[in-house]
Amino acid sequence: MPKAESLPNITADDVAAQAGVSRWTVNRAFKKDASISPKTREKVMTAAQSLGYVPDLSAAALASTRSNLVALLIDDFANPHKLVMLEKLTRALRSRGWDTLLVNTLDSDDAAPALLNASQRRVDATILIGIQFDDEVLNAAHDARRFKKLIIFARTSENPNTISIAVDDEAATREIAQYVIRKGYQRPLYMAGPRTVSAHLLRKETFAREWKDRFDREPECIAADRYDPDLAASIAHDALKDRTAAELPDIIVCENDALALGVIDTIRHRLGLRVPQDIAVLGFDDVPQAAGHNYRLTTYRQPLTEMSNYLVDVLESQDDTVHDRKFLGRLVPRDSA
Amino acid sequence: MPKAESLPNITADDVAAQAGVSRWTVNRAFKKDASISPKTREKVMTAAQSLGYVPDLSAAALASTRSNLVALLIDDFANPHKLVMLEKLTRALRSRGWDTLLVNTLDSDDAAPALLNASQRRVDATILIGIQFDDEVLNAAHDARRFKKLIIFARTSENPNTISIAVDDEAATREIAQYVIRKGYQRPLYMAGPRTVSAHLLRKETFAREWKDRFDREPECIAADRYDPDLAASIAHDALKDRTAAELPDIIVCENDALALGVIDTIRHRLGLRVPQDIAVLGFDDVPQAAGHNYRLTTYRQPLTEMSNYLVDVLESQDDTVHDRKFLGRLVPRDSA
DNA sequence: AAAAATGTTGCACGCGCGTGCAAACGATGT
DNA sequence: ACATCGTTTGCACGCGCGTGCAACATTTTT
Repeated sequence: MPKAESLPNITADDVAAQAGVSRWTVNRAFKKDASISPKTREKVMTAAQSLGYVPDLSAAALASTRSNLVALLIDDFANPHKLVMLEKLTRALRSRGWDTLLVNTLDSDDAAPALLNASQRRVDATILIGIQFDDEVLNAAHDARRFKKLIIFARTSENPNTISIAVDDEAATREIAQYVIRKGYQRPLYMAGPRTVSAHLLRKETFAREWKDRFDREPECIAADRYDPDLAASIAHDALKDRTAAELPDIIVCENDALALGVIDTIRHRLGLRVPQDIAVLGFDDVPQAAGHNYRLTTYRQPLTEMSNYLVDVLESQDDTVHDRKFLGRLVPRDSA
Repeated sequence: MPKAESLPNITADDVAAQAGVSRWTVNRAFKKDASISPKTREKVMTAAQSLGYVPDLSAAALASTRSNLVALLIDDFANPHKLVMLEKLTRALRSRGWDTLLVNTLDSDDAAPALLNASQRRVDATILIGIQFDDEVLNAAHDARRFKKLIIFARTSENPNTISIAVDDEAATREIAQYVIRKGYQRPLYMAGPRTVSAHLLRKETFAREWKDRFDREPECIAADRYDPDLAASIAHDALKDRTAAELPDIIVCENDALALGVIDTIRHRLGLRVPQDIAVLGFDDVPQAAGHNYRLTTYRQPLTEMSNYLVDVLESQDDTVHDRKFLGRLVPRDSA
């Protein structure tokens, strides 16, 4: 039976009275690099402890220009990789003193309202890890000036108003293409994801270019407009069900693991074929299931921990230099290709 | 190149000046059931729009006793069901005007600090969807009085200081047990999850009781201390690898899908057996992958949308009556059992 | 021992909005 | 036209803490 009774909050004033110092000294005691003598700090901390006082970050945010709060906007919950990203991001953020406001972008028209919603809480930065943020929305957000930093995480963006922290898609895809070529695959099928953000065709285009450079022909391509295993399964099925063995690809290169997992399921359970003997599959992200005994998916691992830590570095930096950065991951060969 | 320049914020005062009314009228215009005439409201809204004004929720939280913010504490990111829960919860919350502070409980000792962290943002409620919250932590949090409402979501809790919104574990497990019995399985193996919270042995105990009532013997049990498919896979493998066919269970009933998926992988790929012909598997939660062609997992679906909406009802209710509520889900029979 | 340098503490003001009440307004009835 | 009632608007005060500077205490230097 939780009570809603509003007993008076304990404020810094209460602690100040008990410790025999001024309120400002109390707040100093809680500030990392404040100028305060060790003994008064300890005196204050003891008093605070006995009263159960903790600084009110909400009031702190109002009084200063910093809130130590970031908004995290996300929309595609079907992609299991998102859970990993949420874990890595919130871990890096919280362990360095940042709180996270999670905003679910409810549908395709909700991007702008979601962005606005975040701004109403005085966030210091807005992190986008969804797919529905196009240039129009981004620019509008930037023009409104309500956003100190707009960070696109794990996705390349060429929008000059944003900071993009992602793997180097070109380098990664080149590595993947080289791997496919080296392993002697002849008839690749590339499965792309949603193309909401222009720059995200990068992977598909890079793969196509590499392939063409080598064999002087375009690889076949199909696309799913969501990173959803079930959707990928259906699309792959539609594309392949009526083909003869000779018409089938020998490898399906997927823009990410969410697609690859669905594709593997379709190959095995709807087409009745084997992976990788009949059709090999290659992914991107290295989701937890990729390593499991069922999929053993060959994929490309992003350095998410490193990327998350860099993101916090960006948050804590003051200067206005562009903070875009591309990371290198690594190909993880398993059994699927 | 996002600028950090702090141009003056647009406040209600600015809008008031432009609309020719007082600041208070401006804020009234943005409040749902405020006493304000339609025409002044429109006048204010027009002015607000032209200036790009939106109320500052951070200041509103400070001034009033409500923040329209809830903290969501989570720790077990290995369980894919958590992503579904995050989606349903944030959707219900945001579509009804609530913001979500996502707090990653970093490790087992971090539960109390995480709770404290949330309280510093003046949240109106704290929702627990992790596993590391034992009675000690819960009671300490409640005693500190910093939490208006402590809600345990999708997990039964008998702690009187919390509000538990969950499926009726007993009814659900009874239904599962009856299904297993009806289908003629003889040698079930029950795989339990972590037992951090006392009440969560409910499923295992209920299953054991039902089985004993029918056959007068205890079913065999094993346990994983995290809801992690990989861990479940290892534990199942260790438990079964040296058995003869006659010693193997004919069905493995798992406390949830996270375990069930790992168990299926082990049965197929490490033991070389078939599901369900050699060993059947039953889960709980109905994660997205359970429906896919690979697993076709028979499982029990929780009414998460309904539960999420009820949670918001609880947030919006004023009275102090206990709001615990148990929901009924339904068994979804597929091919795995 | 005095002066200068350094370290430490106190304070006025404001961040943007909510609360509760009082004043002003408009409509209704006699 | 006047009193009455309900509706709409305005306002003083406070929520808890940061900022920047001034005052004070302590240490170091000469």
